[in-house]
Amino acid sequence: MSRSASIKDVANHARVAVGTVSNVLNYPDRVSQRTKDRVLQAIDELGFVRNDAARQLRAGHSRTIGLIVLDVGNPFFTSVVRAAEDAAALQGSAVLLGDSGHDASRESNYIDLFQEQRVQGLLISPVGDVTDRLDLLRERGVPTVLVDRLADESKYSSVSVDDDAGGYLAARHLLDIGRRRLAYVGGPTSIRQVADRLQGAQRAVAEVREASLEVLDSSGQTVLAGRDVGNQLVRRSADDLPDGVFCANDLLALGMMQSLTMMHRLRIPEDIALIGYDDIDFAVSAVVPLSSIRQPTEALGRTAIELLADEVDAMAAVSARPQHRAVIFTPELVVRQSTAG
Amino acid sequence: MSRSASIKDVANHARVAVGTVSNVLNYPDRVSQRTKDRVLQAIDELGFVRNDAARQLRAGHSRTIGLIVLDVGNPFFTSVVRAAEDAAALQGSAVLLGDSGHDASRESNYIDLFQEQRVQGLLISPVGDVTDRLDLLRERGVPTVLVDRLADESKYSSVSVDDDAGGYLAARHLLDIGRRRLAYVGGPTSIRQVADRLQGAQRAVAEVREASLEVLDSSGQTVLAGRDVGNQLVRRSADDLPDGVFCANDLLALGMMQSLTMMHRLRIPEDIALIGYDDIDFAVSAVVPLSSIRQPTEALGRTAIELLADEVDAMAAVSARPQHRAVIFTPELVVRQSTAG
DNA sequence: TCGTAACAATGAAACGATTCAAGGAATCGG
DNA sequence: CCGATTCCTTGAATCGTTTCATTGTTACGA
Repeated sequence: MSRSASIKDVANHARVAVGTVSNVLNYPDRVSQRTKDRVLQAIDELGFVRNDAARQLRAGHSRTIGLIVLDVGNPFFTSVVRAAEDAAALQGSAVLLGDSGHDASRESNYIDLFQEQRVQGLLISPVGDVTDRLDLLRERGVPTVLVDRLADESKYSSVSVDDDAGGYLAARHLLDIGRRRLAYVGGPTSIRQVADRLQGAQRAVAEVREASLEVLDSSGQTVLAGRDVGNQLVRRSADDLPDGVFCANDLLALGMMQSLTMMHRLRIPEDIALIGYDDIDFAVSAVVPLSSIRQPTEALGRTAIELLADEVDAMAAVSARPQHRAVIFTPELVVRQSTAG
Repeated sequence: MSRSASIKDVANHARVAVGTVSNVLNYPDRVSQRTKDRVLQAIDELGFVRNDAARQLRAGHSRTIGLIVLDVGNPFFTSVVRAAEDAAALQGSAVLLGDSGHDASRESNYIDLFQEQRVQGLLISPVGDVTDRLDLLRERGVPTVLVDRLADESKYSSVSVDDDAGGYLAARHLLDIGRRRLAYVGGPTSIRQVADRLQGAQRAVAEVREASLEVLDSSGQTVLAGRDVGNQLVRRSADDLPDGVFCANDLLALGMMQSLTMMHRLRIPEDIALIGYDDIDFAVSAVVPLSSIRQPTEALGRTAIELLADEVDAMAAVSARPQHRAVIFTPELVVRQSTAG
């Protein structure tokens, strides 16, 4: 186990100055072919690998970007993370990933850690109220982009998805295939996403005469909660039933599908058309493939990185006041058998 | 946007030497209460945050551990990652996460990156043949622990789960509840996991007279593949059917469950008892809650970190030859309604 | 042949934290 | 009151890289 080689060792071995080795690494054009070859050979022979800590120390900042998400287990975030990593790699940065798990203290720990690492910038889906900390970070030259949360453009850049539009899209689709007695199934409306999607659905329903929207409260956003609501529906008399149901997420929709089809009293989509939200992997392989609303997670992750890069540039340019942008994406309708015909 | 404060700034502000500030940070006991207070106040007033790059540079190594997994989207790995992060945090290290996505070149990029970062050690679920690179890393003082792969103990430490035992557990359970005509559903046996689980199942069946095991090949490991196999089963005559089915993973089992229950010809568990593997979140909320084999992902992640810590210590102690250990975990049976009675 | 570019290579200084030998101050026993 | 001991504090040296002013070399036109 030998101490790993430094740039100095390489310089000695190749019989050049350390500055030359550095130039080979960073500005190959400044070095003659002959010297470059010698240096590269020395690097190879010694198995030299740059020490990033030293590089950072000199540069004053790292080539990494901090990303804090609410839950890496959630496919929505996994997909955002992947896109962000790819986009960052393209511009030569790496992503440090932190999972706050909806816990404000873990979130805070990650912010500390990232600050010690002198990350170039921070992408975050905040749990707690972190605006004070983010303001401080910005003062220190570390810009932030909020992810999956709409921000006041005068303060931060952000990327988010328009849940109201998504709700509209889902309800509009049910109306388009001829359904008029709609129902919205969603957990507590205190959750912003749930409320926004409902609002969009109401907007769509208001556009069509003789269409109605019933709101069914669910105890949560899980398969089991969906099954509960479904079991209540099944007990109703036929003329009291909705003919189109929009669930606030796919888990709810899948639970509901289970209770409706299990009893074999109601057929999907003939008796009740069903649409969910999120387009999780299981949607396509449900008993009846589930229509859903897909969120552009790749674009979300990619754009977050791009906005951050803009902010980094803006901070570097002493002149300009940083200009923030709030990018709002529009979700997309995915039609499958559960709303066919 | 002010340059962030250094330890020197803090020292000036508190009217002490830089060494003293460092001591406050690292060896608080060496410093008198009075001085400590002054320094802490200065730190607070200036909003000083340690520059980790400088610390690393001096220390020669970082306080981070590299972790490369095959797919962060896979719940198995997400869970391992979370456990590893928690365990690392306990010992004061942070985890850098890389997702190779089963791609050898991405894997290689992450190894490069982690090497530049001078990680303390590396946890990896390898895609390609990386033994050469790992050997090189070890020579440089960076130990590796293989994750979810059994390693030759003379070369590496590793943590893995005994798939043979898991297969045995599943089949044994079906036999215990009185089933005798078993079937194993699994994709190509070229996948080690699939083959090992089958082998374990065969071992259990061999222990019981008049018990038989039929192997049904599936086209993959997905819900759809499971449904296909299920549809073939449904067409069989009653006396030609298995009464207990073990699927190589939960997705297959869920697909099979769909096709069996959809037709309403066969009841689970009365006609066919069904058990999967992995215990994914959806298992518990299936139409008929699915029995499964759970892998101790938390223990896997935690132990990987512990083994790595051992290796790090061993490398630091110049004397001893590092001792590798291959820890093999035993999976656990989770009984639910799909194999009740 | 000389002067001037253009191009290459050099090596000291700087980044910010930690370490450690050395010095200073306070305390205690005799 | 002295010497020994303990306890604090100091600040220069160090880690490995990048930067940049300086020096050295070559080539070219006049």
